[in-house]
Amino acid sequence: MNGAPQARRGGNTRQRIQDVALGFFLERGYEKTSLREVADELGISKPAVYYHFKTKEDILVGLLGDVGRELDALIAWGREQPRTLESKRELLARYSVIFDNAAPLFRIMQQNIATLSELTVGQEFTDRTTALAALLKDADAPMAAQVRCVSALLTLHFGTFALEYIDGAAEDKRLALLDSATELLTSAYAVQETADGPAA
Amino acid sequence: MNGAPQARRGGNTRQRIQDVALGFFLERGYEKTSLREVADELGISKPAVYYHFKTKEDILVGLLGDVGRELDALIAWGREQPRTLESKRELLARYSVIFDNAAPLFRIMQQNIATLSELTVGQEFTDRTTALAALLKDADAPMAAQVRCVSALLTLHFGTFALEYIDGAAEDKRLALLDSATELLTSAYAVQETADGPAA
Amino acid sequence: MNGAPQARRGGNTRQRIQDVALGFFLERGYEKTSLREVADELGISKPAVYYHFKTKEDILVGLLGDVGRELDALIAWGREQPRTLESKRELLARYSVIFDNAAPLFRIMQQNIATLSELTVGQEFTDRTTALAALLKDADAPMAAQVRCVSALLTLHFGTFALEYIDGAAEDKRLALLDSATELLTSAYAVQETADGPAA
Amino acid sequence: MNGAPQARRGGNTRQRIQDVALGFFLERGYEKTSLREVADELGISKPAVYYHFKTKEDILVGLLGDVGRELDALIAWGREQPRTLESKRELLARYSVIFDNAAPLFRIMQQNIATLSELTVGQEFTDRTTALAALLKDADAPMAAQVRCVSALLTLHFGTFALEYIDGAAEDKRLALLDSATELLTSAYAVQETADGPAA
DNA sequence: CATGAATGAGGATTCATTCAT
DNA sequence: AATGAATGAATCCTCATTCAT
Repeated sequence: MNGAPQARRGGNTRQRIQDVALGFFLERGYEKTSLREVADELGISKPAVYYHFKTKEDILVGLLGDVGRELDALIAWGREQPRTLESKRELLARYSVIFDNAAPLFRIMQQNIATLSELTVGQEFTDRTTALAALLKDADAPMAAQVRCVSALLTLHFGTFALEYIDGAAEDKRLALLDSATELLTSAYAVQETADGPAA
Repeated sequence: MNGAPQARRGGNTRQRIQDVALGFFLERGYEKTSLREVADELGISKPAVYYHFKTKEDILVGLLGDVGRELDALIAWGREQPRTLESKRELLARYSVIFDNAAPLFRIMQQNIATLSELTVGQEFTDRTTALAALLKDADAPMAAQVRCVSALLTLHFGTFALEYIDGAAEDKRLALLDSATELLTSAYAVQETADGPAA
Repeated sequence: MNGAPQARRGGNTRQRIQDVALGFFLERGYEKTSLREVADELGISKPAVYYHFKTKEDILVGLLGDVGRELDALIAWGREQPRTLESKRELLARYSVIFDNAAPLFRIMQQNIATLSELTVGQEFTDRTTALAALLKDADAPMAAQVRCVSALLTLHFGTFALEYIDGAAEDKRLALLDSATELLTSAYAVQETADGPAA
Repeated sequence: MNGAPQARRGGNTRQRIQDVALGFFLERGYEKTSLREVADELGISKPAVYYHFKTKEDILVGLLGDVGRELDALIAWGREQPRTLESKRELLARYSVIFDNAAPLFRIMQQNIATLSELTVGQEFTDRTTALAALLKDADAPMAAQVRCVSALLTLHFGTFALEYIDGAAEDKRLALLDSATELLTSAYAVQETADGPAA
């Protein structure tokens, strides 16, 4: 508890494990990453990993903890807003920022859905996405509108991974993507009005 | 000797293996599906599976073969078309049909990217997607336009999986999704003209 | 039973199986040669192989049959001869011819001793070698003499395989090898006389 | 707590695995020895074996390591000597000692050539034997001489295994064998001189 | 003379995890 | 804070062999 780092390595092993695991999960997937590889990469023993994380899933949980909390906060915020186009736009914008900051983590989730869906942590994220979608679409709006709303979310989500293959500054690309997502969202409202009849 | 259940030597084992495997791959992922489970489910022995498929990957290859060929044909068709908005719309429409018909297979691919990317068959599909994206976006168009084109493809792609959570007739939902994708594509051209200067 | 070969392939499949098996046994060993490989190489099915040979071992037995009988004949001949240096020389000479003609088969045996020793056919050849050694050495001769006699046999045996690495005409090499073997044998007698005391 | 049999955590498991493996390799060959058998014999689990040896081949490599190094040293020594009959005799003598001390290992190699030739460790030993043969024979000597030199080596090599079937003290037999090998080597020189013409 | 389909037994290897130290 | 040693369960895959056709 005192100032000086008496542990030789400064006690940052936990962090280093997460870093290495993140890299491997991205490279070869959660399932195909073995804790032996992680330990070897760090030059430590397998039980040393278990000292810091109770299970393999725990490492993933640790990695995803922060984003999870951010998303929860976003959802909480969204639920307090009026269901207007304006606030939905803001929701997309905020999501875009969160997503962009944690892109590698979202990529891990996207690429390991099959596995994650069997883990508690995976189910939680599925729930969060469902909640976000629910905030964007009105369950009683015409189908065409709902589809557009959901598409807006998906565009933001999966588009981020596709941006790598397009030239341009990172932030510019993010904004362009947000733009097209917002456009989809907005068009949902146009569709809706049309369907509701010529809103005098 | 009665109607149905004996089967056994009906020569359809290969097909039955593929069917069961498809179900398991969807349920728990490629990696986590063991050939023992597949064999048990069918009431046959493990080597019987190996008699029909040289490797586990081979089962997947068998499942994906048809769609792969359809996509190849689509790409070939696309390469012969003029690079107009019209033909791009048609490309999206055709892709929508293919995708919809083979949705479970695309879902398997999406949910096992990490694993598939290490398999030949996975790489091939990655290449196909890249090729399709290339047909939709113009490499020298403004970034905003490119992002929209790619988003259109992604909307179609991932949107299909999200449609399950929306009420409505399957075909209606597919068309609605195609609609929003087409809209994104069209808006890419609007953006482009604006950027190109006030097209007198 | 009639003259004309009504079977399309002339009914020589049995021979072709043996030929291919011989090649594989030499290349990768008996154990590591699978009947599937043999069948594939010939473009026939595995059961087709089983039609011609009851078991895998049977193929080997078939291959070794002729040599086995030749060796048996040689041993029988040897047992009828007087135990003189002269007849032992002749024994070596005859063995040299047999060995040379069937070198690949002996090589297979040598390279798969561990496996063959568990097979009946292997045990038989071990017995034959023991019998030959017994014909060459006198159990009550001084040890130095016995060692030389056995060495003579071994020289012939294993030397054949080593000759590949020496330049020269095959027959010349065989004779040179036989020569050194005979020399060893002869020296056994010299040793023996010395040991027996100054044969007045 | 008593004298011997508990052992267990004595840290000698690695050695015990090697010992048991050596026995099995001798008895039934490398290929036909399964790691399950080894584990069972020791009363440990299969993964316990893998904890100590990365692969099955690794066990063999471990067993052969020391002899390999001894042979390398012998070859290095041989290369520094003048190419005289005297030093060749010494080479044979030294080889005889090495071989005798590690006879079981050489036997394993001889009986599993087909398998070993596909393993790195096997190729290394083949190379060593070739190197030794090269030190004994002069590439430009008459063929008869070369054959004799190689035969000398082979006598030593394979003779050792045959000695079991002859009565006598182990060391006496080794010397007798070395004797006949040396004799062959010496006669190579006699042959050579004869061939070279009546050395006035 | 040959095949398609199938099987029981068993191979090497890897993994997440644990325990005593 | 970490290690050496070990395990149970499971993996993919191969083989010799058989049987009905």
